[in-house]
This record gives sequence, C-alpha cells and structure tokens, in this order.
Amino acid sequence: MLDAKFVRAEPEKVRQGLIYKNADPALLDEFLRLDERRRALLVQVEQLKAERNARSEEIARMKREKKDVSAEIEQMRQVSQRIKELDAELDEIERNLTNVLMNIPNLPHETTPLCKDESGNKILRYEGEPRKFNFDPVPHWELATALDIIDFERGSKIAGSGFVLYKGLGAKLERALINWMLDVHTQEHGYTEVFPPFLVNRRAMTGTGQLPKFEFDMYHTDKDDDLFLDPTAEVPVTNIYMDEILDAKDLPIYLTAYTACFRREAGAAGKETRGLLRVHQFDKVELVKFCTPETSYDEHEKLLADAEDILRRLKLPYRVVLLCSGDISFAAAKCYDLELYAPGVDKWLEVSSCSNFEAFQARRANIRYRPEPGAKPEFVHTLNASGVALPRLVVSLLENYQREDGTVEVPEVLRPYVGTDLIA
RNA sequence: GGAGAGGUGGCUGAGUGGUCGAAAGCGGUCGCCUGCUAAGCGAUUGUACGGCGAUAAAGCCGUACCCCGGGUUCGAAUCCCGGCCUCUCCGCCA
Repeated sequence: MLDAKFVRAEPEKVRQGLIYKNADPALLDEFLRLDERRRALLVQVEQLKAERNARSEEIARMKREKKDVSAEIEQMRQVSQRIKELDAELDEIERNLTNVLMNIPNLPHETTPLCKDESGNKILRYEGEPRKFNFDPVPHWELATALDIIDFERGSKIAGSGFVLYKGLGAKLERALINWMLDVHTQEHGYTEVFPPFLVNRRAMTGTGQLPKFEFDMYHTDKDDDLFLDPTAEVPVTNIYMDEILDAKDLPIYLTAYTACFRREAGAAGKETRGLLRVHQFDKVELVKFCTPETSYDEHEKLLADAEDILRRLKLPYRVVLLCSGDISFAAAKCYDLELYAPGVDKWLEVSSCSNFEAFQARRANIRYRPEPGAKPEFVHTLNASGVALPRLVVSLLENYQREDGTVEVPEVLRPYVGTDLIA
C-alpha cells in the first residue's frame, strides 16, 4: 500500500496515478475524508484518555491517603463510558481507512509509460531468430497428444478443464525444466533456493497485494482454515520476511523457488485458453529480491537479465515489453514482460513478468531493514520475476523444436536433464 | 486429535491491579581511558499515531503498544473469556 502520509501530502500525484492505473479516483477522496475525520476524533479521544490517566493516578494517591474517592470514581466512570463510545467510532473509521488504502494501487514509476490500456505498452526489443519452417508448424496440443506426452482429456476427467496430465517424457520434460532453471539461478545467478508452502494464509495474500481486491481469482480452502492456494511463489516467498527487520549488510537477498501455482482464471474460456495456454494449475520457477530503495531499479534490470538468460540458453525467440501504467499489476510500479514466440499457435506468449514493487508490498507485509546499526528501520523494496512459467515455455519449446515427422528435438542444455535428445 | 507448559523491548530475562514503557544482563551508539583489534568507566539506546513547532529539522506534549481480539475495573503486562503460535508427552500417519 501507499504511505498514508504521502497520500495526505501529495493527493494530486496520487489522483494522477489512480487515473493512469485505471483505478477509481473516488478512492482518494474517500481516503482524505476518512483521514480527516479520524484525526479529529483521535484528538478528542486522546484528550479524554489523558484526563483519565491523570485522574486515575490521583485516585491511587488519594486512596493511599485513605481519602474518600467515590465521587471521583463516579465521574471517571462516565468519562470511561464516553471514551468507549468514541473508541468504537474511531475503530470503525480506521477499519474503513485501511480498507480504502488497501484498495489503492501502487503508483507508476516515472519510466513507466502512462496510458490507460495495453496500447501504451512498448516493445523494447526482439531477441533470437524466429525459426524458418519448411513445413506448417502445428500447435502444441496436436504434437503433445500425438506423442502421448500430455493427456488433456484425462487431466480434465480428474480435476476439470484447465488441469493437465503430463505423461512419460512430457512429465520428465517438466521436471527437467524445473531442475535446470533452478540450477542456473542458484549456480550462476547467485540465488538461494527455497521450497515454501503451497498454501498461504490471508495475511500473506494481503502482504503481496492479491487480497483484498482479487479474492475471487484465488482458490480457497474451508472457512475454518482460511488458506489460499498460492497463485504464484511470489506470495509465500516475499512473505518469508514478513514483520522482520533485516540487516542492511544482508541485502540484497536473492531467492528462487519452484512452486505449483493455482489460479481460478474466472471468466476465461475459448481460443486463448486452448491446450497449455491458460491453465488452473501450473509450475513456475520464481525469482524474488529484497533490496534497498537506492538499488532497486538496478536490481530490476539485473532481474530481467536473469529471466532472459533462461530463454536465451534455450535458444527460443522472444521479445521484451515495457508495460504501461494501465497494464501493470496492482502492486507494481514498473514491469517488463517477456514474451516467447510460439509458431504453432502463431502467438507471443507471456512467460515472465518482471516487476519492481518498490515499498508497496514491504509496507503491507511490514518488511524493513536497518540502514545502519541504531538507525531507524526503513521499508525494503521487493521485486520479482518469473524465471520462468512452465506451460507456455513448453508450448514455445514444443512448437519451435518440432520436426516434420511430429517428433520434437530436445534443446541442447536440457539433454542431460531429460536424458534424450529427441522426444519421439 | 488428547493432556500439560509457555508467549514481555534487537536478544536473554524479572515483574504483588495503581509510582511499569516496563528491573537486570547482552547487543547497539556516543564519549572517556588504555600503546594496541581485549578489558574498564560514564552516558545513551523501542515503535506507531496525533498535537504544538512554518504541512522543514531539532525539540516539547499527548495517546497507544508487554502474541492477537474481546471483557471486568475509576485504573490491566498483571484478573477473566476466545483465538493464534511455540515447546513437552500421548495418539495417528507419509
């Protein structure tokens, strides 16, 4: 969330940000209204409490002197009653205030293009040569079904549409990609591997910004548990340091994690969701960074490079897109997308979002660091990138490496992991 | 799942319902001393919110916070209820 003090001091900056992020500026007005009301009430109730504290001490003193205190106690009873009423009102206002603030998105960074919709996105560059085919490349669902490495029908049978069953070399390819990506990030990019819980609590989901706004998109367990299936490793991994004060000398912290990810994707259906293009459960290797505010935009560029390295090593053609204000996520200030080309479906597929959240998540999750011993704790900046998401990577890989006979070559870097150079 | 114990400041750890934001120690910071990466001495050292201060800083004042949320009371770290978490024992289990 944003700093309440900042919102109060710079309402017009916030208003502009809301407009360019496609959020309702009425949120700001509501915040300002409640904030003012809150401060007025606070002054009132604090004065009464000061009186109560002083008079209570007085009563204690009088009692020691064996004086009669029944009149004072009767007066204070009324004061306490009044405090109780005002406290209740204040409590209600603060709940509303927090709720409003929690629904205000992060503001775009100055380098984020301002535009209300995706037409403002900027394609920064194309990397890798798209392959020239001397036959018509087929979509991955045909390849995978014919090779019997993915069983879409049986996946649906056991869990519903949007759930897939990997088989044989398909399952092994999935596992190989996960292991290989984790190895690259841990051994060559300096990340520490973590393996977090796949279910997370409400607090964690709020910390990274999925809640309260997007509860409907999440899988949720029984009310008794109030747990959510993680929609991305970003949630459990970023919240590792919730409510902690980190030591400046330990920053930056680089973490990488494999998790399965679960998304309801409510409302999505049709052509864009065929095969592996959009599924309810998928695998992903995630990169998460915690750093100081001064370094976060340098770290952001390095993060992008780390994610890109995976695509480069697989020799897949991709492009880098700088998202505009209207297309970046609720919590992000700046975001690059990596899109892989998939010749079978003839589409650019988003396989990584590489975001800088600045202090937006840290403020919600209360993740701070102490710049120097004895100094006041500050909020860290958090960043993350997919490094990368599996299903669309598999789509692009199968479709790019397909051969005319329907078999699929295994990219060189993966061969030790898959144990073969051809999926046949 | 059952039984018990416990959750206090950056850490360890005291705390009879009023003089407790909280003893003591450790750690941190500043200074002194010391010819040597030690020891000693002194001082200082929580956070949030709000008010005053020029919608700056210092500073001053107030309120709140001893796991979280309720309650009792003129007054709660302290008493009561609910929840969460940790530990020990038992049960169950991959």
